[in-house]
Amino acid sequence: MPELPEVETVRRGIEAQVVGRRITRVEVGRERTVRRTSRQALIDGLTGATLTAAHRRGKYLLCPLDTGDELMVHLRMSGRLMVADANTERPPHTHVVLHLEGDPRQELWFVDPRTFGEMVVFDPTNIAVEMPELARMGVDPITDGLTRAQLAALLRSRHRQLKALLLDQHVIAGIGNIYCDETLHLARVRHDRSSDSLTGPEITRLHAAILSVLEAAIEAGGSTLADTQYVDIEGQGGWFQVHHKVYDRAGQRCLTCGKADIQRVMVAGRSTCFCPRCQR
DNA sequence: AAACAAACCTGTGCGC
DNA sequence: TGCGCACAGGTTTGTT
Repeated sequence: MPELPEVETVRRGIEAQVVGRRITRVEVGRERTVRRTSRQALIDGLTGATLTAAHRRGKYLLCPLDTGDELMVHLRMSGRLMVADANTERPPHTHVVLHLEGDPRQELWFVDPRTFGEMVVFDPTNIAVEMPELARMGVDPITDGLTRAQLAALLRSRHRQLKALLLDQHVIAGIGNIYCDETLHLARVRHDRSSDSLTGPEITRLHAAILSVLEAAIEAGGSTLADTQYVDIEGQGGWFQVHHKVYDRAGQRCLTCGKADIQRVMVAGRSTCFCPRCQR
């Protein structure tokens, strides 16, 4: 579910509501959520600790602790982080609960029906061994800043379907299926173009589209789809979905040209929506 | 190197 | 109403 804008919205919520509050107790239900280490490792790593900051790289949430360790959270497809008053009824699939110091007493919940998400406390001085994928992560368009020249180099040094490249977290980190399709539409480029075939003007449009789609989606608090699965840390949905031009609009008239219908095909194993008239 | 399928899980929506 | 199947915001692994 969550892509860069949704994770960024969650990060801001963690920064505002959780950073600086000591964790007094930790509960871990499903061990699968902490599979990288163990239930006991997460409990030992977080009990008595305080998050000192909340960072994001791609879809990874990274929170340094006052112990010197670092907390990593990845929401994958269906993960959610929520802050709620203690003694509130927890939703189904609440796998981890962090009890936070303060008045009123509150809890941070990790809720994840499909259990693809994970939480882990790791030692940042040993990052290459404990979190190897972080070292291999591509440039984050927002956190790192992505220049047009950088993008041009990434595109031209490979011969890959554009959509597959944009979704590859080792190349560019943070774009998922929704924002990929929306970005390609705004840039007026087809998903099945080869990355090294883009002209200068097309690269310029793609670069601008990546940044403007992600920034607008962050501004809107992300996208909450019909299943209302994605919500921010206070349980509020985002509203960028009202600006979707192609995602989940197969068969409907294109909002940009008003003349063609949005088509849906499978690309790189993902459903892909595009306008055959606007995108070339 | 790149494309593709399958795997990891659970829930929902659709056609019959 | 009930059943079975396809599919879902992500990522890794293994195979062509």
